[in-house]
Amino acid sequence: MKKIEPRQRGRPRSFDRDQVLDSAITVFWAKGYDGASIDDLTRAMGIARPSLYGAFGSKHGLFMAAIDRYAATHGSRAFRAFQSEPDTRKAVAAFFETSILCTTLRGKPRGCLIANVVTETAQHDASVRNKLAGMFAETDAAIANRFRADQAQGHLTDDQDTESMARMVVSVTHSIAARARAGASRKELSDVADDFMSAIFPPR
Amino acid sequence: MKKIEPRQRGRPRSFDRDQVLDSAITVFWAKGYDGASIDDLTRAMGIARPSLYGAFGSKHGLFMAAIDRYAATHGSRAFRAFQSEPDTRKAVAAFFETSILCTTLRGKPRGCLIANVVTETAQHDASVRNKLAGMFAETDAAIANRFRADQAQGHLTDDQDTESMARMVVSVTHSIAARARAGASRKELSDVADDFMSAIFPPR
DNA sequence: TGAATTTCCAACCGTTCGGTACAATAATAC
DNA sequence: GTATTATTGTACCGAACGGTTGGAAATTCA
Repeated sequence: MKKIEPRQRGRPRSFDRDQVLDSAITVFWAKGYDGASIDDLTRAMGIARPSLYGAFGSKHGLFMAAIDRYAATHGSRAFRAFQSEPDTRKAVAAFFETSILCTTLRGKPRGCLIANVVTETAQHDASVRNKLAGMFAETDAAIANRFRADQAQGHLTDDQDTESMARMVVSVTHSIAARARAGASRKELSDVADDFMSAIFPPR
Repeated sequence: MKKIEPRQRGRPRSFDRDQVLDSAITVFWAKGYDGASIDDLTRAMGIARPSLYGAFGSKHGLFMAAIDRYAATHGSRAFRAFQSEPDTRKAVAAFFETSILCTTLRGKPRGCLIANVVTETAQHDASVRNKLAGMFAETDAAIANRFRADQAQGHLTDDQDTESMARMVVSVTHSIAARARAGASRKELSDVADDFMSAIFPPR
């Protein structure tokens, strides 16, 4: 059953979906879901209201699409840095460093869209709550898996609790996101990360 | 210059300020600032709109009053538990335990009003931002002071970095608040707290 | 070239928002 | 009792909200 892809008919879209989505992300990130009005969004995205509704269906649909794109770009950067570093300790350090970078990008809102905005809308929106739970569980499990594999290869000692370590690593990013939003500097965030690097990987 | 307190004239207020404030706190806590409409608030508080505006001036004024009362009641419980426990390690454990309790109260919204709601409104409201910064700085300093005093009395060794410890303790509560809001159980939060108790106070 | 299809733009829809005007009510001051 | 002061409930205000309509514009298919 080959799905035939007919050539697109009608007037072509004058904007790039991912590009306007990036603009929408910034608005939601800065103002929250309720705080971002359709006018705010269309102004930032550079498109008119019916184009927004044509492409995303509703404000809620746009928000869900923005979450997905945020997770696929900014949100996963720290985790990708973590995965691509072979040494366990350095991987965690890279995870923290990248989290700090992503929550303090110049020209972008402070903190993390997921931690700061999505968790609020999740309170009274089941579809957002489900998506959020899925993302959290994925990250937790992936980090714990990495630690387990490191332990199997002898890079972590058997007495180290990999699940506990994974929980702590994720927890540190919660504080980084919270502090970043409250206005902490990169230096302050690095201090926090260093504190926990020493605590989680105590010098022998 | 004794301030003369004239007896109250005119029709007396039919509601207790702190009592209706507690109801307002719950609404803001659950729905956020933007998400809480005046109708939501007056319905929960059991008063009419003009009474709200008479007593608090505006939605913003009500929110500021709610923050103050939250900080004076729920928000400071964990810190009070921390201060009233003489043993350093037990004080931190009590701090975490009480944080977990306060962010998972039955019949109340999950998480912490300050961490979850105030930090968002602080983004685009200078008066809230200032209040928030003051509260954060107070807590950080008070915890670090306590550790310094403990160290001076020999309850902490000189090689322990009291500032770093204070930062970590506060950071853990950030994660507790974030996880609680995302729906974590008390057991899960206790696990996180235990992880960090072991990491911050390593068994000798 | 003309029919079909899709997007784009201006204007508009009903609803809900935060906030108020006004008159009735309930207390104190004289 | 009468004047004064403050709170109460109803009803309303303009503005902003999320979302839609209808026709002009731009493209493909025939």
